Amino acid sequence: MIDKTSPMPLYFQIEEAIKLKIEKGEWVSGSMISSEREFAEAYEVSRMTVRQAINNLVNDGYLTRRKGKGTFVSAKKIEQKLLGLTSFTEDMRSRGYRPASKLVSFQTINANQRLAKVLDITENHEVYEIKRVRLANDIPMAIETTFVPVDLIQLQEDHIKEGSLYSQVENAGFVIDYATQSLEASIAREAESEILEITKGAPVLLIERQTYLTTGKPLELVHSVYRGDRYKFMIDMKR
Amino acid sequence: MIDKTSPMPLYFQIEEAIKLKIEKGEWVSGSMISSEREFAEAYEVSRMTVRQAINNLVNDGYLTRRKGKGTFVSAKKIEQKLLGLTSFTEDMRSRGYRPASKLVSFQTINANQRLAKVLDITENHEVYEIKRVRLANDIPMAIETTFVPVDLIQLQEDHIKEGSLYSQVENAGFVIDYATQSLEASIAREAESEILEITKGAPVLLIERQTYLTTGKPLELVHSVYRGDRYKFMIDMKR
DNA sequence: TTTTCTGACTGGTATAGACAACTAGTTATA
DNA sequence: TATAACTAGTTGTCTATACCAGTCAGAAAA
Repeated sequence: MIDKTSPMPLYFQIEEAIKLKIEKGEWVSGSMISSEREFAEAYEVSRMTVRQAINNLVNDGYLTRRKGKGTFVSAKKIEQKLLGLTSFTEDMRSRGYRPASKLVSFQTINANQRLAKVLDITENHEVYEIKRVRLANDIPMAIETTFVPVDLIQLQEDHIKEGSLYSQVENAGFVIDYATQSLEASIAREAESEILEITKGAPVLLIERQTYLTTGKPLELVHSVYRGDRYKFMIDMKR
Repeated sequence: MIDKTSPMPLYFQIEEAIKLKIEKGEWVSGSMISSEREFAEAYEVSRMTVRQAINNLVNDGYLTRRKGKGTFVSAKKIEQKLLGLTSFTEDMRSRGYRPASKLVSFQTINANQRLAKVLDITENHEVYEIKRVRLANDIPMAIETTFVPVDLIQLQEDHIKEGSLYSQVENAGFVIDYATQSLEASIAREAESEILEITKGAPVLLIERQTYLTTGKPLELVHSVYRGDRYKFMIDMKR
């Protein structure tokens, strides 16, 4: 499986071998892979060489290390990006804006009919409602509301910051399986128009995402309203 | 500068020390930093420990390695993201779409008045005009037109692919200094509406970016037209 | 003068080993 | 029974060394 006479670096060959097993589904999300010493022995290379291969896969998001426990197959890359602030933050940054997020409210509410159906819970079941405003250069760009069933994971207000929902999900031993997303144009309602500082009825982009765990249970419903109105501003990105 | 008794890992301390010098501007973009062996001697650590620090900074985009030459301070992160397909590709991927790009045309044209002014060249001076369609799940999402002065850098049609403009700029020894960007809502003209498969007069988002080199010379003008019309589709991201 | 070679530099790959820090289960102890 | 100590396993950090593979300038040869 590993060709020591090949011009390809050993760590690269090991990397490809591991990646293949993940992509073919032989090693599923959340499962532990062999320890570094086991790989080293199996491939007859040093542990540092195995570490280099694993490091690259960790950087690429294929694997996750846990000190004292082992190395685990990550949830699929795209699913990681879907969670937390990552997508908005990276999106805005890549466009040259300074992204920020402001927590508007954090509370538990009783699920209405639609929420109950989407999250696969009974009506009036408690869910967290996390409402954030996303800013780009201090200008409100979007309202994002996340709904998570209360009995699925314990959340606290001061833990709701960048990336922490996903890490809390991971620490609780849950693994994201897949997500569905919808996107459409709409018009701003009054409450939204106030927060986004646009007139009522102005065009907005509406994005909704549902995320599911490997257990089949829905994890969250994320509802985002992006302002789609006319605006123009110049930014200087001199260092 | 490096505290061997600190509980902080040595490679992390070295990492922070290098990062600080870059951020304070002591080491400017494009300049070479000390060699790995020099660092090892200066900090009295092994070369592998220095490599670990540098590796992390390379992964974070602070440094660039060139075999046989040395390690160099990268252009500022945000400026890297501005170039090539990166921003569109990452943006779309983070939203769960499959991004793609199609080269529509590649030619040299004579600069009109506005182009000449923006690119700081004389009127009728030759510029490359690179026109691409950006697709998400095979649906046209945007038209991107890039203008680069011909005498600044030599481009060939088959080299125009992901990220290659930036790497060609870097290889030619140029360093991006800063960029300005404007964003506004507009309506589709006929030619655009055909490519984007929308009706003429439909709302579009217009983004324009100007990128400048450390020499003060403008590198490029990028003109993007994003479709802003009503659309909705569902995507499944099961692995 | 031009070409070729050589040597000294750079980062890239790989080894073998050591000890630290953490996790989880088992065993000994109060 | 409850707690503490031990133990075997994991990844994390670090060393010292070796050789490979590009790059480039200057010396040697043509």
